[in-house]
Amino acid sequence: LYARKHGGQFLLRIEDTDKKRSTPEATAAIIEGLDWLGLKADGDIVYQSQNAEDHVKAANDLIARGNGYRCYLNAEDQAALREISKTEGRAFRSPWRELGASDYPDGGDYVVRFKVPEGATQIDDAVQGSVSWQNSDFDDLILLRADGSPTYMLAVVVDDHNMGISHVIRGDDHLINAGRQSLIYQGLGWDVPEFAHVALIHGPDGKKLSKRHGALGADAYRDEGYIPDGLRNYLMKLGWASGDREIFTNEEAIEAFSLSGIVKSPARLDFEKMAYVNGQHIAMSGNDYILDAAMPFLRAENPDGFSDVALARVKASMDDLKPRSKTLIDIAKQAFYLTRHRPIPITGKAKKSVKGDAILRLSDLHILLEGVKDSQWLPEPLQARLTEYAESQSIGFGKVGQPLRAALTGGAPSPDLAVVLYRLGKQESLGRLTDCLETFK
RNA sequence: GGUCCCUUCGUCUAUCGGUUAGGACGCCAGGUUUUCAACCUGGAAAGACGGGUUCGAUUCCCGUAGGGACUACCA
Repeated sequence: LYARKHGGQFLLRIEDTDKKRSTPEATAAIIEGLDWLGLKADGDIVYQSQNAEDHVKAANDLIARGNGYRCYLNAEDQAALREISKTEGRAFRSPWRELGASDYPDGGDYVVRFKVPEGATQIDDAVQGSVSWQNSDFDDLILLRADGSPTYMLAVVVDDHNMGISHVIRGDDHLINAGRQSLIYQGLGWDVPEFAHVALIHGPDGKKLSKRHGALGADAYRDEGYIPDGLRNYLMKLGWASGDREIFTNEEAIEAFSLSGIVKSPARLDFEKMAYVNGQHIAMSGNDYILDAAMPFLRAENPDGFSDVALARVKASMDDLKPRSKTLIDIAKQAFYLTRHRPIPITGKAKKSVKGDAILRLSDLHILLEGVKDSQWLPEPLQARLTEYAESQSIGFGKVGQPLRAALTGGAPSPDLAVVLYRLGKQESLGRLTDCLETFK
């Protein structure tokens, strides 16, 4: 949003400096997730591992400038020293930090470490404000591993610089890294970018987000029936506020967004509100788009499939369906009365309403409705007929509506009866009535 | 443990020293009513605690408590 608002670019870089952890599947999932969410990166995707040469060059530059050094410590010695520094409550320093190139042995494995300078480091974060640390609290972290490969801490700095990144907007978990990294920028003689560290999201119970809580890929939300606009809106609003406004289109979000509205503390996920926001977006979206997005859910709700005629009914009913649904799953459930095959089973509470006198009434209604001209098969005239009938029998509308609804929908959620009749069409409506009369007469 | 950060209704948040502390989700009640929703109206609901500073603190400062992030040859 920030990039869009300010005419900047949103670049995607896969930070795959750890060969063990970055798999093609994992990166594919990230790219697909962003894509589905509608977060399209500008330009080509950059793979950090392909810039290793630049990273090594930068590490050597750091050594040349006296801001880095080779460390020949083996694993055990290093672990022991780290242990000591930890118990003494200070940061890790290698004995090699004060030695020069002339002291380096001919062979042997070494890593390249950053030589943390004296003093203090301060960053001016767009969200967190001014944050500072004593440099003595920072480890002399590793820039190049023993195998010569760069670590994340070096690679981000070099890549961000080379890619011309002006604003680093990321999770709060990187706040301390902003301190470390600004030291590396300075050690390289580069300008430090703007930082903005956004608080992490917590689970509904306030604890760290876990898989069980919703730390899921975008595909999981897609499968729950969320649409990208809805999910984006909810996520944007989580930890960010712009007055009392809750629902934003993408354009409105870009217009309204600013880093200063971001809250510093972590926010909890609230699936109720997520669904509400999603429902608002479903109602705002185009019929064709929602129908298309809902297709997998319609199929899931109707394992036996549904006819083209039924699909046409759903398509025509989108305006009724959308405001009744918070998710695409709801769309499928609300459309169930339209898609199910005859004869429809009448179950649950609905079954009780098709007994005794109700059958006589349904029989009357069948005759009545059969006489309605096709040109009059519209919600208002149909409603008028039904009301008239109830009045002519001197009974409440409930006595008419309940059995009729049972016969037409089998008890599935459905809109006003006149609308149900209209959406189902004369032929299907009469057919369902006939089925019901034959079953319960 | 150490370093850094955070703390307003159940939840997300507004408030930038003086407000009946506002909005949204959820909840409750009422309306509508032919199912399920949706919708409309109304309602309950908050400044973690303790000290200061100030004529006046939710707001500024300190402490306590609670929460979070980090603490790798991970990113």
